[in-house]
Amino acid sequence: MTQQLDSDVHFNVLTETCPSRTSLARIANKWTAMVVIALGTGRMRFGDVHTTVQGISAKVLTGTLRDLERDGLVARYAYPEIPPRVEYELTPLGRTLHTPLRALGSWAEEHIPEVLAARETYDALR
Amino acid sequence: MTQQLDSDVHFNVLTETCPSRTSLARIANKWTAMVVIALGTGRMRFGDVHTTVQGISAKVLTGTLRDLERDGLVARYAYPEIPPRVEYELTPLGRTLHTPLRALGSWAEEHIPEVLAARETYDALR
DNA sequence: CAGTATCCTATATGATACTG
DNA sequence: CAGTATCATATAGGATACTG
Repeated sequence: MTQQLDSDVHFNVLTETCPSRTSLARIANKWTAMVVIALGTGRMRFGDVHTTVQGISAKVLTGTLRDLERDGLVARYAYPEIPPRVEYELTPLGRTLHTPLRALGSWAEEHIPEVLAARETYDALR
Repeated sequence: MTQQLDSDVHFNVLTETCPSRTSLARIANKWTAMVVIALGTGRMRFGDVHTTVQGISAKVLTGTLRDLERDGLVARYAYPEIPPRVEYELTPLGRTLHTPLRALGSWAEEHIPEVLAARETYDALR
């Protein structure tokens, strides 16, 4: 029994070589989180996601949705109509990600008073 | 009963004006997530966090820890010794954040095979 | 409508050197 | 050891105009 125990505790995700880290880098992102939270309510058109996730630009939204699609988290349905209609929805895998991301969003909403108070205290001192 | 129901579903965190969004922007970040996950194992010295969170630069680690401290998520203990010793640990509030962030890290580790497979499929087509 | 293309700026991050 | 300072670069993101 030594103090060395800590060195046995390691998370792959903290490791530079584990590919899970590239995944974490993508999902631990504010735009990703907001888009996945928005899509958690169901299948949506591009424009609706754009409206729901306030302040996101079309460029960033397009990129975020593409990345999510590439990682198998979002499915894209394009209808050959004029004007075009494109819908997005979480895949089953994406729904498993929605749970922790929604939890993160809820955390932010629930604890914002404490966070704001902490910031005031901190800023008052320095 | 109309189709308008969806407009009743809104998350503060998706709103440009709600301050909870500034909090989400900070916590939905790869370095924040990794540092909080690392600190989840207990109080650590700066150098140990630096080693545990592989690849983070001292500059980024310093900034991440300061932001977390400012938001009341991490406590900093500096000992006036030579050479200096500084320890960091999650506050009670920080521990409530650790749960969803650790869940996000676990998600990344558990689902990396599916994500990698999805990427291959996607990249093979375009 | 759902993007894309282009240009431009801001922020994040990296590398190196230095200090109490 | 635990940072800070500085410089340089990369990547993210914003604004605008345009198109199938």
